[in-house]
Amino acid sequence: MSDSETPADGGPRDFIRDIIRADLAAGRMAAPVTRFPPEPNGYLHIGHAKSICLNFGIAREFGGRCHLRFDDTNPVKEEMEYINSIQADVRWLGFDWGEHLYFASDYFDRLYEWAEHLIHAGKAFVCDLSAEQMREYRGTLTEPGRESPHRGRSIDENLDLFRRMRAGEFPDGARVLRAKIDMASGNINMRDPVLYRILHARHPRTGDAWCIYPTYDFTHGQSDAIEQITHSICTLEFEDHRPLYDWLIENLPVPSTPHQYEFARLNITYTVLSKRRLIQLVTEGHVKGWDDPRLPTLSGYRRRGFPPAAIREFAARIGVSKSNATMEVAALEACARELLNRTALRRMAVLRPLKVVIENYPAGESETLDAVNNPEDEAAGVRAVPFSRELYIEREDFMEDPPKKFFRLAPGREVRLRYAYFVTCTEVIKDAAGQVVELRCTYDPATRGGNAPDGRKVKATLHWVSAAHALDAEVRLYDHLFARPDPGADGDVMDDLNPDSLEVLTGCKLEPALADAPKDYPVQFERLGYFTPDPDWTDAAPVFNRTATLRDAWAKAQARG
RNA sequence: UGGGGCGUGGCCAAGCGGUUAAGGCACCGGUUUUUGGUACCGGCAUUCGUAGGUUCGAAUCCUACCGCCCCAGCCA
Repeated sequence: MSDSETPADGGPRDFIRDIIRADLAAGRMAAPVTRFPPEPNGYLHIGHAKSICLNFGIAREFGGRCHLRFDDTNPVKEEMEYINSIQADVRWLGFDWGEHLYFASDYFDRLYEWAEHLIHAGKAFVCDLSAEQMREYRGTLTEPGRESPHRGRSIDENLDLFRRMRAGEFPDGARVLRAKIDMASGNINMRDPVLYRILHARHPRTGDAWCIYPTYDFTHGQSDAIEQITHSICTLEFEDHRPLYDWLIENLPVPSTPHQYEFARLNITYTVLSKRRLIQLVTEGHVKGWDDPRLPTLSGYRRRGFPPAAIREFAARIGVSKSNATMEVAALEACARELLNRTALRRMAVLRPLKVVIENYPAGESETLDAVNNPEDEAAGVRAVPFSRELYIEREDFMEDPPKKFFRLAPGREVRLRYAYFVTCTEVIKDAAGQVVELRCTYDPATRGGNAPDGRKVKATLHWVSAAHALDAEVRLYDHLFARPDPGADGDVMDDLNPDSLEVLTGCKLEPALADAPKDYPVQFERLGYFTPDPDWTDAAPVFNRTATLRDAWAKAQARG
């Protein structure tokens, strides 16, 4: 390794990793220390996954470490349920914080001391202005603010008032502690920002120990300093806060000097990624819960059958930059398909069954045929699939009057039943309403396994399930939760909900090998897509979720017309 | 009208004064194929928001302009 090289030279490149390489080369630290700092007020979503992969990824690549730190400074919004789900989701994603699990609330004592330190230094004061008054005094984006009438209080008076705030002598909102910086700053965050507010609320971890709580700004940088974080990576909207972050680090006797860097948050088409919106979708019942497979939450992706490695791969592909970016969902789905193609066992399932009777196959008899479990992985082996006189095929694999490009079954046409036989449609049976209810076919016994000894070819191979051996199942098909790529772009986001985002199919026919599929194992239903068992599964009623469809050239051609 | 950012193909994104302007997704062909899947091959920016300037040479440097995003919570 030459001296211009640093660890992880072969790894991902982005402007943050470049900064770390430069810092390492300059000897500013031995190894980077990062942190993922969620507020426990909701479930983690794929936007968080981008940050998790960045922070934990950097630690892994450069031989540093990454802390999991809960930013729990607002007890009115935070809950234990979220603290637990967040840890489970980070682990599921594949990352480990080791011993480094922290809570900003663990630092409340030190934060309080630092607040008094600022008061002693004449750099903070207790302000009695109401929230509305403070808004007036703050000025606007283009006009400077005015100084609070309480800004000139003596150090002793400030100390006394602040201690009484802590002692619970005042009601919520009566007073706040503010930094004394610059009411004329163009950066509104520097106009004497609030450091502490009175909140008589029970905290999920500290209980009733406190009735004043530090704000995000007064907590984050100092927590970073306490934990010796070297690179505090956050999203773009905090860029404006960096001067305040630095001001606090400079004016407090903190044990280290962390620096903040900002990157663009993730956006995805047909998706909404704001906590506020996700909470609304859940609480208003537009989805079934935080783990609804239509949600971009990590628990939603898990239930839908997305492998965590697919999400990591997605994070790696999208990169890290400072430009506002909206990824197409297709890119995420491509990551899932790529991984699942290599790993998912192939099975046959008929979602919308059409009965087929093989007229020249003996009634009451059956046989077993070998089917490959995964053509991408020979070690996955083969399984036995039963075949008999009565079968089901997919309704859309038959057309009575097919257009020229339709290769599947039609009257008089021969196709292959995968791993079984060539069959020819001899008769179409309809009900009184004219609906096709059954097909009569003949099979060629010489084509057993799917090849014709005389070398003749067929243009299509269909999946099928033997009627007598089939398992009935429920299959849930998911589509984008929102009907337009940019939900809410003109109007209420909720108006853009896709009414067809969930389609529940019952009476689906599965090949018997699916009965003992491990409950969390992804499978590919041949020619249809990737599916995974849902927790609602019971032995009496198997339930599968569709993770992703297969690419479908035929569907694409049809859509094109 | 203040402050902070960002503008490279449909969507991301490399590029850091001299390369034919990486790569992925998407799209369009074609080959293989017992999944209209996969894999493989090929195509897809004479141009980097615009206009000037510096330079032998600019996506990269300078100037001006244009467009987009964020900030006026005692949320994070």
